[in-house]
Amino acid sequence: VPPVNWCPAESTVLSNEQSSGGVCWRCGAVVEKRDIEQWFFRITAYAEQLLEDMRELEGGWPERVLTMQRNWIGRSEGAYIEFQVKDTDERVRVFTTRIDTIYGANAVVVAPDHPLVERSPLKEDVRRFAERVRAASMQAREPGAVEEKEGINTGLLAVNPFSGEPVPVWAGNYVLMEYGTGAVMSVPAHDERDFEFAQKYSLPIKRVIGRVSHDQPAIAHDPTHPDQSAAMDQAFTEYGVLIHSGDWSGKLSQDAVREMAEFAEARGFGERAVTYRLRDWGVSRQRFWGAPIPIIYCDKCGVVPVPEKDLPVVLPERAEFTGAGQSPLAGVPEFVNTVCPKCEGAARRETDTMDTFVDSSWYFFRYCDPQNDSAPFDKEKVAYWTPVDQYVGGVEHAVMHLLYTRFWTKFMRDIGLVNFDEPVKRLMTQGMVVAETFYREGETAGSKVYINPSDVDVVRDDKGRVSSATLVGDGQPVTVGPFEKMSKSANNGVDPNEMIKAYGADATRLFILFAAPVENDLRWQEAGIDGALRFLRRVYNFVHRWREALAGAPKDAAAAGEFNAEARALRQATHRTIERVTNDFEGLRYNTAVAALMELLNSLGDFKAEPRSPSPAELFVVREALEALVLMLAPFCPHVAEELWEAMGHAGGILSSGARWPAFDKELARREEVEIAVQVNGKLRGRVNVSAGATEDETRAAALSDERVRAWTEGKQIVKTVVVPGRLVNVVVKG
RNA sequence: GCGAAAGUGGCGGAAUUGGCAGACGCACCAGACUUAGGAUCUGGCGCCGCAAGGCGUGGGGGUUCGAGUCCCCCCUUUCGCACCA
Repeated sequence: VPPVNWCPAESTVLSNEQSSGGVCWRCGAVVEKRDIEQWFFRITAYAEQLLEDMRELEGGWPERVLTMQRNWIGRSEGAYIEFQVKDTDERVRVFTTRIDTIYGANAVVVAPDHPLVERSPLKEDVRRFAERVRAASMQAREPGAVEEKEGINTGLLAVNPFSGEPVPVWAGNYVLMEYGTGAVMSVPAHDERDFEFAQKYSLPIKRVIGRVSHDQPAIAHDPTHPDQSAAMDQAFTEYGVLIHSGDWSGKLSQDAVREMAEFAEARGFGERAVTYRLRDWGVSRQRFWGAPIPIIYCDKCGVVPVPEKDLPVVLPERAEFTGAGQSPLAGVPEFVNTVCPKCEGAARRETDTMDTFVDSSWYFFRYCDPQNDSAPFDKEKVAYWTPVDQYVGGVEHAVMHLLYTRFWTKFMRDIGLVNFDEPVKRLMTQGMVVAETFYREGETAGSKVYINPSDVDVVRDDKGRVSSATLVGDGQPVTVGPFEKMSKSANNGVDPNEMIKAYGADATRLFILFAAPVENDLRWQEAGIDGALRFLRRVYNFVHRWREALAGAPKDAAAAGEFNAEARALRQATHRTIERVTNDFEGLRYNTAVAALMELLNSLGDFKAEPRSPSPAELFVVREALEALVLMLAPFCPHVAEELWEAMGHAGGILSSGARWPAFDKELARREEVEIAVQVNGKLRGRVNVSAGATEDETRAAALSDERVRAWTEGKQIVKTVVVPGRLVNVVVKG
């Protein structure tokens, strides 16, 4: 059992994913290693599928998240190679992705806790070394810190199966027991770590890969070539051509990697293999809130799973919270003491609970059938609702929740609970609202106490940068920290109630959605809300200015009589806006949806008719526009929309009055006339209006007869004209 | 170091995916109405220029009638991973 991650601040074990970067995902404390026996889920059995199935997610998931998962799973293709250990019957197995470099191996380096160490003639020394390395690795280390390489010669010799050469076996602190086989072949000429190690201990460095030179294909066979013989000052890690490699010399790395592995396989001293960086998911937590791990320990029968009929194991109502870092359930005898399901003798329950991410891996399946008390859920119900079409969450879960739930779904598929591979078809990683942080001058990262922005007087220059910040009251200078997500711990949150009091919930929400695309972080700045509020006020005033007149508006277009050009233009704007907003909603582009609504209001504002003496046609188009506007506003600003909907003479609320999302008429959404940009040699020289249905020839003729364009083409030879119907004309002239 | 994404006005951001760069909004400027304006309305607002016009989407090159968008090189920023053999 490998050492597990331990958060000293929360006194619990964490998974690898939850201690990514060496810090606790919740509290940021630097994580230590501990030896504690824990329960794991074998997510590694799904490593290949998790990688494979990402193809289904391509396009629907942000590339960033897929990349993070790919890196996290860390597939690497290579080979296991066995080195015979001299004077023993042992073989030491190494994993390598660069078998093509094996003739350059100067040593086999094993992890300090590798079992082979027991065979070392110097095993006492090696043990002491291993103890030291272990103690160092258990310590909390600053994230990203790399320890200096250290090693000790075990006195054993291993035989390179390709060259027959004996090489020393070393134990090194940079070889990890948990990855691959816990042993590597050291090829300093072609691996940076091995190079560093060899330099420190003055081990021989032998170059066996040459740079491929297209001019000199024979370079490989010329050991006197400067590129090959020069003393190396760093490792050459690229693929190249094999040299000093016996019969393999002259081969290209990419071929040798495959062929040498096949050779080793045929000779029985190796095999091709794939390894993963992904480790099993440690799910035991020393917390109270979590699903108890359904395991019973019996002195006679050993470890016994709780039988299905007794599931779920329910948390006791009460537990002591000592803060001492024990599993709280261990202090609840009524919970701990039970009978063995096998022999019915006295037995004890597991007192750790499961990681919260176990629950979040499938909560949305349970949501489909939340009352079910005989099964996790009804398969039919889940089949109806899932997989999830659109999921919204933060990137911070890229290699936690979003990886676990994919694994969980595959497992549920394998036991027949669902019939698909992936739980989430489309993923949107939404941004966060971030704000500046403030703390007292002179405080350092570790000790600083954040000050709430409302307690700081900030003076900004005309570019919005903070030019001075002082504490309200005593005027003490305050240091401005970076933008961080609004949170309690950064103390940079904005009180929603204050916002609602000042601007109303509708305007606040409208502003947040309008200010940036959902996936962007939003730097909080209150100034922008004014715009949202102004917009809502204008809509409100517009509706109320027209409400009485609209009571007499014709019910349908046929009864409205003749539409003049102005009225037709407004209808066009209305239908075009419905089209845009509808599409934007589908694509979660709320910022442009709001912009489109603002544009529609601007069109209404430009509409010449006055509510004093409107024609039936004018009344019709204004009502059409206003109703569409209010209905489309409803998801953003429900309170205002409801109010206005009623003001326009609809009894009851929007939903109860049977209103629906407005439909657009493609015909009406189309412009009658379009403005065509006219370029001469790619430069904009004029604009002409043509009817929307104008042919290419008509458009070209209109463009060429434009006065300004003529000034630019006069006396020149027109080489060709490019016409993009409905958009532009480019006249290419010469001379 | 490796990997990914992104660089557009003073700011947040648009641009139907190769076709009028800067929609919409904030800020700013001018004017109107006002006892008043941190209200409202009208107009202006990329840069240089009196203008004509020129320049302009991080920098440099390329493809194209046409490039923010495609290709190559470079720079910068953000994020992720980091002894993974």
